[in-house]
Amino acid sequence: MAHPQGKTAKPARDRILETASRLFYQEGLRATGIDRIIAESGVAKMSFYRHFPSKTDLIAAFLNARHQRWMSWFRGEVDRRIDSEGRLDVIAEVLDEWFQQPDFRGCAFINTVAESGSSSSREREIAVQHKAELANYLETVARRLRLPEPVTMAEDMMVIIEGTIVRRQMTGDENAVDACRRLLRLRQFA
Amino acid sequence: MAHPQGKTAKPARDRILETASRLFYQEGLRATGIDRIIAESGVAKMSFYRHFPSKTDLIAAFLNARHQRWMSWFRGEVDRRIDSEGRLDVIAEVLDEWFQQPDFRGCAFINTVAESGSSSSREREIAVQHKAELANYLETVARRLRLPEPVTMAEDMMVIIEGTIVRRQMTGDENAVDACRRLLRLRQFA
DNA sequence: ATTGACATAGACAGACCTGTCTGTCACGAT
DNA sequence: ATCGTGACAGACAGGTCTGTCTATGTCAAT
Repeated sequence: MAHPQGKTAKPARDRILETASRLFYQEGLRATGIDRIIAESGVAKMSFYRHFPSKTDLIAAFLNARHQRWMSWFRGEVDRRIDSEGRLDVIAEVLDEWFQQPDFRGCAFINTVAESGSSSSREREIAVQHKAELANYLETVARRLRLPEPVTMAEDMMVIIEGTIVRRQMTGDENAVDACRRLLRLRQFA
Repeated sequence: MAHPQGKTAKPARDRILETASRLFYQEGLRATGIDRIIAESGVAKMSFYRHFPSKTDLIAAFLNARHQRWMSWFRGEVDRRIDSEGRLDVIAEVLDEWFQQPDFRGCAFINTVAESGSSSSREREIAVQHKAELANYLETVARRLRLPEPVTMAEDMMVIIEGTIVRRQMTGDENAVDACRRLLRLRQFA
């Protein structure tokens, strides 16, 4: 049987992207070789290169997909709580939910930039764009709550959020999110 | 002439470590090959492997050296200003000095953890240890200023500092340090 | 039934990676 | 003067990386 997946299996492209997403996030971009992605997604090499002309293209697809997924999840969770509570520190609870996932290994976009060298690259630009969109969303949240200087507020929130993510990734500390909650509360009601 | 460096040149080990420090920080650990370090430090391959039995050992030596250098620089700068000013936000000025360096590419230890996979590694442990020492120092600063709950204060400062570093690395924004200053001031005098 | 689109399996090239090995040279101490 | 030490230069092995190529198999539409 040349098709061990059968005719009802997921399309090859989806299997590749799922495997790549898992490995890229878990092990890093450079540490993950094409061969392993091909082997674990059960696909032929030529099928891979038909869907993704190069590893760079696969990385870009991974980052774009993750951006979409993560942003809509985050917005959904925050939107759901922010209006009833009216407090910015619900963001700490949302982050905590994320941190609880057993495969949590920090922010894929921070990790991407950390892994990229000093020269500019496509990955880097996608990561920077992701952070810009996040900051932009936080600004709309600040506006919705009628907070003064929403742009400045969003910038401060970005520092708090990214700091919390990195801190949690490095220390694995269960209550890294407490500092986040304190700071957000302080910033809103100072 | 087999010794183009002459008899007064720096020892081979120092040249290796200097070159490695530059390349590891600038390009990343995985992206930097042994061959390039050997070529750019003008050393023979066997000389390299005499001083550093493996690439892992060189990475550990780089991280340890950087930890020493950075920590003593940071402590010196902060200590010099904190007592006369009595305000935590002098840390923002110290960070800003660091950010001004043209080769700034974030925190080497954050980058190391971001590059390391999910499995534990020697590099990872050194990086975590570095952050623990930094948090510990910040706690002593808080105590010196007679601030309440110095441990909690240090934890909050870590979130602010790491967030600022990452933010500056990703956006290159000149006034990333403004948010840092605001948050530190707020946290101290809230 | 034949063709075309798409999948698999796997060999292969060429680059790069870490680490080992041989051989040569300079220099200081005995 | 010889010998040990450390540095140099560079070949080499064995593995991994990305990307190309050939050969084969399956299935749907014509």
